[in-house]
Amino acid sequence: MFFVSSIPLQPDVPLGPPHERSDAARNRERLLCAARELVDEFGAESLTMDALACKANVGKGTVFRRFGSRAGLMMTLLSDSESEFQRGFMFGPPPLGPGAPPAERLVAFGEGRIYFVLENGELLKAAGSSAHNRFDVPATILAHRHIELLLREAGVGDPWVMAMSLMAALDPERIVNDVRVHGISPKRLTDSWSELVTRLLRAV
Amino acid sequence: MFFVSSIPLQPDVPLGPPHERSDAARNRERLLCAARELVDEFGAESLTMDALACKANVGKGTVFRRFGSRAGLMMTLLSDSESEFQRGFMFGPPPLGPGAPPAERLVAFGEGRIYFVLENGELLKAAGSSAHNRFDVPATILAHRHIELLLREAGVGDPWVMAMSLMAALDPERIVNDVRVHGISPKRLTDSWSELVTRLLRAV
DNA sequence: ATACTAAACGGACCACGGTCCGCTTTCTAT
DNA sequence: ATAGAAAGCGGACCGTGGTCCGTTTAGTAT
Repeated sequence: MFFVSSIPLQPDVPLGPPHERSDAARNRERLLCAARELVDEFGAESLTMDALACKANVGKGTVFRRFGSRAGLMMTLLSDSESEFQRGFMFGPPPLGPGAPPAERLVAFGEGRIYFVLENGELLKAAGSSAHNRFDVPATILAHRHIELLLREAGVGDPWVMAMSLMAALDPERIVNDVRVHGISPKRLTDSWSELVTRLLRAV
Repeated sequence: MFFVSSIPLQPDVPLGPPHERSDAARNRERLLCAARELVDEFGAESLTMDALACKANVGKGTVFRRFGSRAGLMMTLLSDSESEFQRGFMFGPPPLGPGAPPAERLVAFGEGRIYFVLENGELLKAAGSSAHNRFDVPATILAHRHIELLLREAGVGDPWVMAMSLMAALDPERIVNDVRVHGISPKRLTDSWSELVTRLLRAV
C-alpha cells in the first residue's frame, strides 16, 4: 500500500515499485502535486478525495489505486519530513541520536516529536484517521521500537508496554488538541514530557 | 447534546430534559432498547444509525435528534457503567476512592480504568470516534480532573499537562489495540501502569 | 371540544470514503 | 510492426454519518 519506503535509501524523488508504468508515474506526480496545493490552500482536513481526483484530472479510482486510502495519501505527503525526523533520532548527533544516555535521548526525542507534530499536525491527524489502526503504521512502529530500546537500556520493566504508554503521550491528536483547544504552549508540553521521562528513569 | 447527566442525581431511569414530551420519551426508550439488542447481537462497531432507526421503527432524524451523533448514542449506552466507575473513584472506598495516598489512588484508578476499558472497549471506541474531539467529553474531562488533582497533591509540576499524558496511556483505542492485536495481557498493562505511576511519583 | 403552538417526526437528501468492473494504455515478446 | 497480457484507468456505485424541512402530534389555553 505504501510505495515509498519510510527511509529512502538514495533517491531524491519518491519511487514506486520497480518497473512502474509511465502513465502511473505521471499520475502519481500529478496527484501529489495537486494534493500539496490543496493542502497548502485549504488545509489537510478539508481535502477530499473527489476534489483531489478532479483537480489532478484523474479518476477517483486512480487516487485510491495510488495511495490506498486518504490516510495513505497523507502519509505519502508526510514521508519526507518524517524520514528526516527518523534519520535524526537514528543516526543524528546526540542527544537525539546515539551517544547520549537513554534519559537524555528520550527527552530529546519527545521534544523533537512535539515540534514535529506542531508543524505537521493537520497531516498527522489526517494520516491517523482511517477506518483502522493508526497504530500499526511504519513510522509509528519505528518510533515505538526506538523508545522501547531506550527504555530497555534504562532498565525499565516491560519496555514494550511502557513505550506504548509514552508514545500515547505524544499522540498527534492529543498534542494538537492541547495546543489548539486549550491553548497550552509548546514549552509546557516539552517541559512536562521532560519531567515525565526524567522522573520515570531517574535512579532510585 | 447529552441529556443524561454523567452522574445521575437520583433517578434509576435516565431522564431527558424537564417536560419531555411523551412521544419523545417513548421513542428514546425504543431506541435505547433496540440499540442494546443490536450491540449485544452484532457488536457496537457494526451498529449503523439506519439499522437502529429501522429496528426501532423510527425515522432516522429522530435518532439524531435524540443522541446528536453516533458517538452520543454510544455515550448514552455507556453512561450507567461509566457513572458507577466515577462513583468508585470519587466517593468509593480507598485506595480507589479518597483516603489513600495519591500514588496508590492513581495506581488503583489506572487498574480500574483498564479493566473498565476491557469490558466496554467496543462501546468506548465507538463513543470516541466522532467527527470531533474524543477528548472534551464529560466523562473524559472528569477523569482528567481527577488525575490532575492527585498529581497536584503529589507535587507534580504542571499537573494539567501531566494528567493529559497519563490519560493518554489509558486511551481505550490503544488499550484495546494492545490486547486484541498484540496479545498483551491485562496484567502486563496494569503492571506497567503501576510502574509508570510509582516511578513518576516516588520521592527523590 | 377547539384551536393554537411548539416540539417532535420521518425520510429524502447530501458529502465523503471506498469499491468494482468494463475499457484503455503501456510494455514485452516475437 | 504486431499481438497478447497485464497494469492502469475512470467514474458509476455503495454504505454510512449527518442534515433539512414539510408534516404530524402532544400539550395548553380558551
